[in-house]
Amino acid sequence: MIAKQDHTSATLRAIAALEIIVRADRPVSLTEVMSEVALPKPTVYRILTLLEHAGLLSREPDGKRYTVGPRLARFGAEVLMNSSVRGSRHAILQRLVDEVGETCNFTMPDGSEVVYLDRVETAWPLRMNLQPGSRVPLHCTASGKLFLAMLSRAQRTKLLDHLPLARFTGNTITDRARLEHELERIRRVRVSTDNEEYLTGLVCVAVPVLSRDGKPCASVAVHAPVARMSMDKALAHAPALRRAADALTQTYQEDEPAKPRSRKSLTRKRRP
Amino acid sequence: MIAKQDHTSATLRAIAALEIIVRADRPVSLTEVMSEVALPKPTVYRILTLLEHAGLLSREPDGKRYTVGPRLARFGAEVLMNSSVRGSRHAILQRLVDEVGETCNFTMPDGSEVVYLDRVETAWPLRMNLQPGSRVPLHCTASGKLFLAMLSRAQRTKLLDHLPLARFTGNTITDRARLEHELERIRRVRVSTDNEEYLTGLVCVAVPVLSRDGKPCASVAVHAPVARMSMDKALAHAPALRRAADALTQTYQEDEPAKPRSRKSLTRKRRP
DNA sequence: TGAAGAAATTTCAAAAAATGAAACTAATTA
DNA sequence: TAATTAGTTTCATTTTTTGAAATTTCTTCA
Repeated sequence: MIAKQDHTSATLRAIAALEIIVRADRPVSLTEVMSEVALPKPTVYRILTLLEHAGLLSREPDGKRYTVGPRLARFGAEVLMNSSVRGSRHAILQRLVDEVGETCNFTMPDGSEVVYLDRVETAWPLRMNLQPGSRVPLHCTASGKLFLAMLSRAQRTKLLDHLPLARFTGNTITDRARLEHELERIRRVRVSTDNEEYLTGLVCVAVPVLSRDGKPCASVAVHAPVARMSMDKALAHAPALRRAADALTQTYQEDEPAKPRSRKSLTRKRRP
Repeated sequence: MIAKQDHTSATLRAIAALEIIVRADRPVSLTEVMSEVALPKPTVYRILTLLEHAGLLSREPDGKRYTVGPRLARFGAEVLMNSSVRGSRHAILQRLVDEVGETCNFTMPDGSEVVYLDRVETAWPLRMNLQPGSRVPLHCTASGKLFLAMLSRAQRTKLLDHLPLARFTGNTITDRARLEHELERIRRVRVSTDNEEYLTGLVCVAVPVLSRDGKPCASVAVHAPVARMSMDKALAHAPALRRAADALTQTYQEDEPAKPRSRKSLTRKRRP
């Protein structure tokens, strides 16, 4: 997975280590990173210590495993908000907006919130100021509920256990059981909705964007005042949203083609 | 603009350059990066060339300017996709802030400093410059003193022997004996305070977060201007802090259900 | 509990890489 | 076209980085 050329400079070795840690779906130990980058232990140790001290990595409280640190988390969000990264996806969003005639946006989960990465507005007079970079709650937005629905049961439970289900409107789902029920529905239908749950008078429909390997990682959504777009009308846009989502999937870089010959496989068998 | 500590190694210099480019809302020239990182031109040139060659940066087709490359874009997305653990911790902090109504943060000791892992601010117009990832001293902050207090006598002595007890405000404890006495008190009460010892006008109360096996490993703290929150009022939040601390303990990885034979891999299978 | 084993950390001399002054070239501007 | 600025290369020097081995710390299991 890590090509030889990545090992040519200290800097690229460090970045390779970051990539490994970021790709892991759990905190990683020194030894694990070591076997992935195929470098001597002291070398990896120093790289990780350096990155930790720089705030890019953090250690889990067990004092051993490494995870994304605050500075890296911030950096990641900044990368996605960068105009040139937005650029590659902006056209797709623009085309979607042309088609459905309402404001659309592209979001990702970040921490316990949803972050707007891009949005294209219609010419309609709109008073919402959700600029790229702004954040909204998970439990009362179409994309937020979508992300919650797509999480594994364990992760979802962990998150919901501590998520304050604050009320924003009369429609906000503040009851845990009801929310779980709603998420179940969303998971089944693969379309998420926000029926004036965050802002009164605003409805929203979101569908998942899958990465190349099929994992849901982002969402495209359309939203508009109910006065202009009933929920039914909004739902009718789902196919268009899905087409855009598929197009967005294509913007995710393909895996490197070169497969190193005999490195211990990184893939994990799915847990039952 | 970029702190000196970022300039201590080639790797961190490169990452500082990446941060600059990512934060710019347009492609950046060599000269611009150069003036931001305050390094000689050839050095910056080589850093950028290296990163470009690694696919992390790209150059504008026409000009010489650098922008986010495909590998970096992918990396950014992976960072955000990794956010599930961070998410539940952030949610806990968010809920705590909702309850106590003041800025709270989550810290860990790192060497002879305290590092901010996460923080949730109140809507109050208090603008403190403590981003997640920043560091503060041990001897004059609530969490710092907490960590010192929880250390074994031997470790504490070793650390204190080398810790310059710099004065930050009139209340900073700069006398070793007095500090030891204060730590003794903290150890007894299991609540640490900062009574304007680091920043004038700012009080802070911290409680320990225990790991699964009961060892103190992190801290949650609330802080606010004295004008808004007296020390007594701050101390009244201790029970809420403790509840949050307990919840944080739950986010730590459960002891692995010992699986000694097969090596655990880090990433999910890409194409089943 | 304690001993064996594994993982993490430190040490240190050798090797490699990064550095920056200066020179050079390409592009831009006056 | 000259003057100016930005980008690139060279090269001797300095500074990191490196990794084998030793040491310490943590885990596991008898």
